[in-house]
Amino acid sequence: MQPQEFKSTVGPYLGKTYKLMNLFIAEEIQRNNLDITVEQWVCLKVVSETPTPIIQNDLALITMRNKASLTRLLNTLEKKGLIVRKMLNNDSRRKYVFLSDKGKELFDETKPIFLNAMQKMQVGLSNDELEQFFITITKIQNNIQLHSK
Amino acid sequence: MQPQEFKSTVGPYLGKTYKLMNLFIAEEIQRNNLDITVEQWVCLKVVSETPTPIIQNDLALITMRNKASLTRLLNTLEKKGLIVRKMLNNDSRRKYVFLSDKGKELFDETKPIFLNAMQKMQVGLSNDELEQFFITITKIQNNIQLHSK
DNA sequence: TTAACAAGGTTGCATATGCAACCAAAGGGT
DNA sequence: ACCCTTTGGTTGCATATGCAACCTTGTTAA
Repeated sequence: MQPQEFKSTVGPYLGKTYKLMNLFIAEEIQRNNLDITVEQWVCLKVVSETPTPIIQNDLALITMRNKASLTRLLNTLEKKGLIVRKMLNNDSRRKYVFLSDKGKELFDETKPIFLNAMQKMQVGLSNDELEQFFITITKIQNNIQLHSK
Repeated sequence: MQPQEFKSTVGPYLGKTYKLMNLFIAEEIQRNNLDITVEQWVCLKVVSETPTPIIQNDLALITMRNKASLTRLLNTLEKKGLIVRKMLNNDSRRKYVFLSDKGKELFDETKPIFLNAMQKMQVGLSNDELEQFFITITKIQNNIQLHSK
């Protein structure tokens, strides 16, 4: 049975919350005088936390953007001197992404700021409530992936 | 107390779900051969559902984008012939936004598609679960707005 | 009345994004 | 060895977005 109105669906809630979150984090970044965007930071994070060297294609998959978009995001990160692209082994198609020293430094410096922003977003939510939220939102993700592609 | 890892925070869940949703809806739109984007459609929706004529500034607030971005979004909607900008009364600063006949038609035609997409996203969620989800996500929104600005 | 301020909208600049087309390199089968 | 397919990355084109600066038009205070 189809919902009758959008107000009672998850879409608008997700859209509004996502936008609020992104603006909020951008504010926190600016408040700390940091020269980075949320999207750039998430890429640094994934590269930083992946134990083995990662190629652009996989980074695009993990960060949920297409490879064209990732190419350009990495271009700006490279221009800023935060990452380096390297070829390894014999496969000259694959470009592996590494944090530069400057990139590592920036990531370590900014991580507490992002964690703090997350903490502020979930003030007053009990562990149970948070757990239930994760369960429900995971169901939504699975539903989308089931109906997608 | 600050969370130790991002995996246990709402941010990544919200980010991933939002991206999945947007891609999914874009797919549904394309599957139906419609020439519109999610963002454009949401604007049509708000204009359509607001009982009194609405000006750009208010539309920007409601749709959660800044007025510069809205200006350009409306430009493309106007180019497509889906909306019209009009001045009313005596205040020549305010531009009121209306759906054209073509806009109304497109909106009526596409509404079921969007509702259907929403329905697919929340398959298997009971009313109680949905209600709890809305409660929690509203708390998160309030937290952000409290710490924001 | 006039000068300062506020409100509404647009534009320049920068980033982010998807799709489709493309190129280069590697793999696989004959 | 050679063709065909797959994989990985880049580029052109279009949309979307935020910020800051700007212009125009009302509004308000002195």
